Amino acid sequence: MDADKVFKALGDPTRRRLLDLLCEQNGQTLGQLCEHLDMARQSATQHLDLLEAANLVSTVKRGREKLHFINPVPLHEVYERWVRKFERQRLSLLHDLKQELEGEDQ
Amino acid sequence: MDADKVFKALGDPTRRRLLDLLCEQNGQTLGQLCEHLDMARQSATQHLDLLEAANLVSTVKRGREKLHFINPVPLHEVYERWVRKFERQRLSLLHDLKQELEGEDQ
DNA sequence: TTGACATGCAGGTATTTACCTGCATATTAT
DNA sequence: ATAATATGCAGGTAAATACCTGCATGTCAA
Repeated sequence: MDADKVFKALGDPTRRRLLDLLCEQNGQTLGQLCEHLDMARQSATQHLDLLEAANLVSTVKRGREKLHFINPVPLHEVYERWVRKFERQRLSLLHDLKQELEGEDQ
Repeated sequence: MDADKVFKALGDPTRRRLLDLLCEQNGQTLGQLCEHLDMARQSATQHLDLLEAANLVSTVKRGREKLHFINPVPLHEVYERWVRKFERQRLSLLHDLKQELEGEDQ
């Protein structure tokens, strides 16, 4: 997994919206997805290309249509390898800050 | 929580590195953090400002120093409100894709 | 007090990014 | 066959971004 591509892909609201749309209904065509976006089809394609490069979306051609499927695996890996590290230390990290705010010599 | 700010903040490798550094040792000064980065101090400050705007980092001034504390809460909220939605549907989403790849009429 | 140190502030620039338009190609339906 | 449809491809532009340099301010220590 290329963590940088995944995070960069998630860093744009349009791309998160696309993932949301695919979560509601998986396997949508480019045209279907565009109906919900206020931008040119070609712009949406560029966003979808980035999602595909990050392996967050996989596509299948069916005739003249292109179907888009969300792939939740990279999200899971991001969580497992990156977010959980902070989760584990959550309470202690907050404790550090609280101590500092209260003054360490109390 | 401003999800967009959080995702944008996480979308840069330098800022993820800063969070990593704070996870290793919380409460570091700007100078300490800069020792691990290959860029001007002022550039690091800009990254830290974005992390602070996203509420991923809180700061406390101590004399002429500025201490930085990681705040794991937004990460947790991002996970809870956003990533878990996909987690929950993980298996079924993969199933959709598998079906499509195998041909739906089989 | 004065010099060293830690950080803040104000631009400036080159790259990346998020859009767009115009046209080409491939598939389906009449 | 031909028209309509779905998507691909190739630039072009304006804004955002990630850097930088130079200088100012505030704090500590000798």
